[in-house]
Amino acid sequence: MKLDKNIPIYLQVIDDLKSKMASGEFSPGDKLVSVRELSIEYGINPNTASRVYNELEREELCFTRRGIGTFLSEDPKDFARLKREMAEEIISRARSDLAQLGLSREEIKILLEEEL
Amino acid sequence: MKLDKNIPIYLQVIDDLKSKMASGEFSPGDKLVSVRELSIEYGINPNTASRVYNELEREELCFTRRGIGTFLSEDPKDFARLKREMAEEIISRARSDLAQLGLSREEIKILLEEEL
Amino acid sequence: MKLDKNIPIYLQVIDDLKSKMASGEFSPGDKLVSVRELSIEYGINPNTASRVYNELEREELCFTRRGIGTFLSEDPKDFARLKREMAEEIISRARSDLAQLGLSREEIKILLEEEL
Amino acid sequence: MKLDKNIPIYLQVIDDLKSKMASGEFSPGDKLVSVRELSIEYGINPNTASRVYNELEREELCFTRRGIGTFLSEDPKDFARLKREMAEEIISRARSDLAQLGLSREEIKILLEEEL
DNA sequence: GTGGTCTAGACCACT
DNA sequence: GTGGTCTAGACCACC
Repeated sequence: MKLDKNIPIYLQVIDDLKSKMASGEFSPGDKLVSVRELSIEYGINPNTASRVYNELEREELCFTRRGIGTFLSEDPKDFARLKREMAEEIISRARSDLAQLGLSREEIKILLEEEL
Repeated sequence: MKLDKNIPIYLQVIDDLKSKMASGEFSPGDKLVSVRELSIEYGINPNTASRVYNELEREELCFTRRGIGTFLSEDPKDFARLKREMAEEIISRARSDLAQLGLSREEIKILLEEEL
Repeated sequence: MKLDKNIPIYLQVIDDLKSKMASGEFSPGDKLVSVRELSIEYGINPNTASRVYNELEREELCFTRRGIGTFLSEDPKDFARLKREMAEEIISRARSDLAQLGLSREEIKILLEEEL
Repeated sequence: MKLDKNIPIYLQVIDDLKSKMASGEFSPGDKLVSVRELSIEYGINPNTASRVYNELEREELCFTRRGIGTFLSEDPKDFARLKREMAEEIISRARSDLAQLGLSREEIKILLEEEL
């Protein structure tokens, strides 16, 4: 068993921004705060903040216009896709955790359907 | 948003042992490894290892016999209770995460059905 | 016959604090001295002092606010419960000691009722 | 508050022997084990064992016949007195402890009645 | 051998 | 400043 696997800060911030997209707190086309502002908001290094936007861009969830700023994808489908992916991961994780408890596939199925 | 959240080692080890109890890897009445062995197994200090067993004992999941060793509860009900509690926590967490994504019950239901 | 029986320091300090709660020297909601001060007051290690507060918290006789301090329970019922428990233990111990002297249950009953 | 007041071994042994006298386990005139045997029985130093008998003799609870051994007082009154004294001390201690808790006579009375 | 207690001293997160 | 955690190493009582 591994102790303490520290999740990298940039991944944590990415996850936070994704949550805001999926939950509707952010909308397609929204302008994101500058890298500098982001670094201050989260109390992280500007390089780390920059990495956050780079990563999001790689996933086609945002794009950058030199000299203007960073903007969220303008396509609502990207938001829908993200939401769906995150939901699937939550469910998948719950299923896996329950399986590790020794619950059968059938038990897990029933439990999730009743409780979620 | 809060970053990181370093989970104390002793809680991580506790969780690991609990998983082994819930999943059936451990059985009621099993003798646990000695405090010193546990500390070596997980690469932690004997004091920390001792704390692990103390906390488990506080939750009535194990008991100790001075000079002999530490043993898991002999009552299967304690195991059943643990399993139930852990399952509930998994469900609770998933439900909370999904709610934060803004998914309706209907959407969740559909997702679950699709995954089958 | 067993000799001595070294009572752990942390239990002795706990007992001292409990006495102060039960006797009214402490009041519900009172702020307790810091872990470090307690360690100095009793000439014990900060870790041991910390254990004292932890145990008291486990018994719901106090609670802690991170970065602020440790406070006695704000519910007078907890104090009343403690007082009652301590009184019962005193009586129980006296009864047991008298029984060991060879006094009958009836003799003990009369003696306690007349003398206490 | 004082920590850890270690009760001297010889006092503990004396108390043990007195208990046996008061409870009837020992009878007036009984021959006590030799100093050497006593030291072995309790795992203590022969000098300490000797001190035990000296102290008991000082309280006129036993006497020594050179070359023969140590014997308990032959007068039942001494036993009765001891029993009374020990009972009184138990009562006195309980009363003092209860007083320190701030219990009124009325509260004590109620407690005693409840325990029956 | 076992667990229980204690000290010394360090680092952390939170206010 | 607060309490929480962790390590290192010691001594004890029990079996």
